[in-house]
Amino acid sequence: MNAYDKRGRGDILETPLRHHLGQGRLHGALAHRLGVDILRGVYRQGQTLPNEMESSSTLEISRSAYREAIRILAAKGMVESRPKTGTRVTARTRWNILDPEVLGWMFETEPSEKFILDLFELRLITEPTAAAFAAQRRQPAHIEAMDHALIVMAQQTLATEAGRQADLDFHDALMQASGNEALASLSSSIGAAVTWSTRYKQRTAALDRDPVPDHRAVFEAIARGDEGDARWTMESLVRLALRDTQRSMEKLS
Amino acid sequence: MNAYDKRGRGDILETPLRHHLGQGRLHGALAHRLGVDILRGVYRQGQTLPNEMESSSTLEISRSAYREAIRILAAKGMVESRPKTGTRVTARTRWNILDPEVLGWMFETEPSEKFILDLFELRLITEPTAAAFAAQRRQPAHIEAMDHALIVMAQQTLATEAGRQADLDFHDALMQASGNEALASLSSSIGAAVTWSTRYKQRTAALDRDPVPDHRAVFEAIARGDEGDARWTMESLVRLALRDTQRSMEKLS
DNA sequence: CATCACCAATTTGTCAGACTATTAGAAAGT
DNA sequence: ACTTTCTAATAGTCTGACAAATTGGTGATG
Repeated sequence: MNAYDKRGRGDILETPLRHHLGQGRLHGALAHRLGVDILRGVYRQGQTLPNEMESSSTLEISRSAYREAIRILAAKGMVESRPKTGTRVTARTRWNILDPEVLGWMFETEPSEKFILDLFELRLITEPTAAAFAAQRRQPAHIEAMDHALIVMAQQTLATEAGRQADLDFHDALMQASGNEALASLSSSIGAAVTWSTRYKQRTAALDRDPVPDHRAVFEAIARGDEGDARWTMESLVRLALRDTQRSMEKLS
Repeated sequence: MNAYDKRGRGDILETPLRHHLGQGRLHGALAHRLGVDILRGVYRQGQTLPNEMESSSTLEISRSAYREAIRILAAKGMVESRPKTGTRVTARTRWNILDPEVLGWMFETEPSEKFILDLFELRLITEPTAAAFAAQRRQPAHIEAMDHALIVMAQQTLATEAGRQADLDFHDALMQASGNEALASLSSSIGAAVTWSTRYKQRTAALDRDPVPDHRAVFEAIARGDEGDARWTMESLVRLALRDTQRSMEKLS
């Protein structure tokens, strides 16, 4: 019997997986779920997952879908498959935690404060220099993108989805403007930290500093090509964000 | 007929893919090949690949193997599949070029000088600070790993595979010692830049500076917990490596 | 004429079941 | 004690079928 038949005829009994992550592709949903479980420590380093036959029958999905999910995880360095041995979780140091999707999974459940601070340190290291590079190498399209993002930020504030997206867009445009492809690809990782910190701040609702002036200062330094000022204003922007986030974390704990 | 039968009975006719990348898993080999082709620009941004039926029959592999290869590429942000539309190459800015595997594919064919310089800029931004952090946070295991790597480097020199590996091990141990998980996961990217620069230097054979003293200086600063000195020695190490690499590139062009 | 609802075709997504390749671990031989 | 050979378990591959999703057109309808 083909399992599609069941659904095609309007079945009521949906498996947990299909129900919980009904939207999207099945292999993607499964990769998501397994990824989160690994990050949470449900499956530990070196541990081997149930074999394909067992897993697919337990989850009530086909072996192919299961295998495609495993390929995704393997591509992100989280698992490793070998005949006879099975599929095992690799050492944590080999996981591509800066992969945008992995970061998303990480934030699915509340990440450790340590990790959030790690991400802020990364911002503190990379973003000021990226801003300095941007001041030297920015192009009209970048300027325009940043300018537009700032306008949206001012109109929408961080309370709306569009406003938060504009914040991300600003940082993304800045990283692109740095003219360094390797640096720019860290943009999504930076973005994760930004998203998380704003979420924290919103929850405590204590410190609602208007973010626009800080951002505008960075923007203007870059626009006029002032390398030193771009670095400095960006550094202080990140430091302020870090301090606010730390305070919010203290309040919540 | 089952294609495995052909091979099982000792066939002589191997398909190009199987022949060229005979070792390893088929899906991995195909992902490798497609990945390299995308990075080289054989398939451009926005371009759609031939559909699954056509591709798998052209390459003489099963649809499943082909699909698993595509899942790998998709996991690295390089392609995107949708029903009816097909599988298309995503915008370059969305590729995870810092993914170790992708970096490997990048170096499969000679990468652009621009990209190598980008990687060095990334090193210059991250490694000195990582060294400074390591000076504060290093643990006995890290010290030992770095010490051991240095000993091997001194014995083997960069002419041997073991020596080059020790160089990578040193930088990896250092990044781990930084105590920042996000930073540490950049280790493999850094490693790629290191590998590439030594390859350049070896080809020109012009400047064979002994790398051990530089590395030892960094090591000792970290071992005694001297944050400022760790940062400084590491910065000058990277600057020297960059200068040598640039000179080598000039000679070759 | 414009707009909206519906239909058809294309492509990926999923399924099922069979067979092969690989390899870790056990067993046998030296 | 060491090496070789076997065995069994597991991922890897293949095939062919059908389902779902999406695009783009086509026709009904205002």
